[in-house]
Formats: sequence, structure tokens, C-alpha cells
Amino acid sequence: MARSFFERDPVTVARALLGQRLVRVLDGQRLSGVIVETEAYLGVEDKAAHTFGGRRTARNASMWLTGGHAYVYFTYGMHYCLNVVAGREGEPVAVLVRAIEPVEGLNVMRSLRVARRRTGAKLADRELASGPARLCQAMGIDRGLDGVDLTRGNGMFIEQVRKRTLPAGAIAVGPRIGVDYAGEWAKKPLRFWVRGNGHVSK
DNA sequence: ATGACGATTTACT
DNA sequence: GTAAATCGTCATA
Repeated sequence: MARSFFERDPVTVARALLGQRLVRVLDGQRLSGVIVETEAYLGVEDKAAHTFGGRRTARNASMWLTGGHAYVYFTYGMHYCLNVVAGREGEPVAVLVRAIEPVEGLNVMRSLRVARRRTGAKLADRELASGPARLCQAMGIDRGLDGVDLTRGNGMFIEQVRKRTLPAGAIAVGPRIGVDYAGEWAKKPLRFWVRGNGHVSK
């Protein structure tokens, strides 16, 4: 996907990413899935965003890069989450990728996920990447990928599946998850998912 | 140097 | 439905 796809406002990018494919090349092997759930983070004005109020730290530095870079952060002492940076350089907005529908490398994903659990019960396909931290586990994404240029085609990138954004009727909209601390901003309709898709987080 | 806190997931009641 | 797991990060002092 070209730079121009990402250098747009985060809501537009969040919607346009639905139905496109996230690809991770791990040890020469392709792991991939169709993006089915995203959230837009609007930057300095957005109380739920890591860059709220213009915060610029070592942790969120890549959010300030131009659209098309990855912002990977560590949270809750054990989880990573992946964002696709949107907008222009110096405009710290991003899209959190919350779920994908696995397409390639399901067995590798399963073993990466199972390695982190106590019980050995087998995971259904729907449990592999239906959540922002699950997706990172399944694809072997950690801080080593923070700041990676997703337009470069190595390590991790977005592959174009469709030219146009899904029709509005195929996209469901709701408030973002896990940001209750953000007051009014917690209620804004900034979460997007493919209507009826079974791989969306619960 | 310290303390409070997560853009979550899992296990257990 | 409730709670534990687990630690980097950042604001405060």
C-alpha cells in the first residue's frame, strides 16, 4: 500500500483498512489476515490517545512519524498492541488494529498463541487474533517492530485487497474499548468493524 | 527514587 | 461477573 493511503485522517484510514490484509514475514514465512476491526485515535485533542495534550515521549515517538509507519506499544506489563500511524509527520494520529481474520500461517499463529497460556486447550481460529494483544501474539509483533515503515514491504506491511473502502453498510461503528478513563472521548463512535464478521473481538 | 497506571487477556466463581 | 497476572513508562518529588 502506498504512502498516500496512510497520510489521511485517522477515521478515513481506520475505515479504509477494513478488508485489507496485514502481512507479517516471520523467519521467511508469511503470516497474514484480513483486518476486520480498527479504532481511530485522534491525537492531541483526544483524551484517549497516547499523544493527548501533545505528549511526546520515547514510548510514543513513532506516532509522530508520517502515515504508514507502525506504532507498537507495551501495556499491562505483558501485552503488545499494533497501530498503523495515519496523517502527516508531526500530526500524532493512529489506528489501532484490534482484530484480523487469519488467512496464512494459521498453524504458526496457533503455536505462538498457545505458548503463552496455562491450559493446553486448542484454540479455535476465531480466538487466534480477535483482540489487539492476541493479534500481536499470533504474529510475533513486539517493540522490535515499533517505527517500522509499512510501505517498505519487509517484515510487516499492508497488502491491498480492495481499491475502495467497504460500503458504509458493511461497516459497523461504536465506542472504543477500554478507554473509560477518557470521559466524553470514550463515547465517541471511533471503533469500526466488519459487520457480522466472526473474528471481531468480544 | 517512588508510585500509580494501563488502547488486555485469561482463569476462576 | 470478578480478579489476577505483570512491568515499562511517566509524572511527581
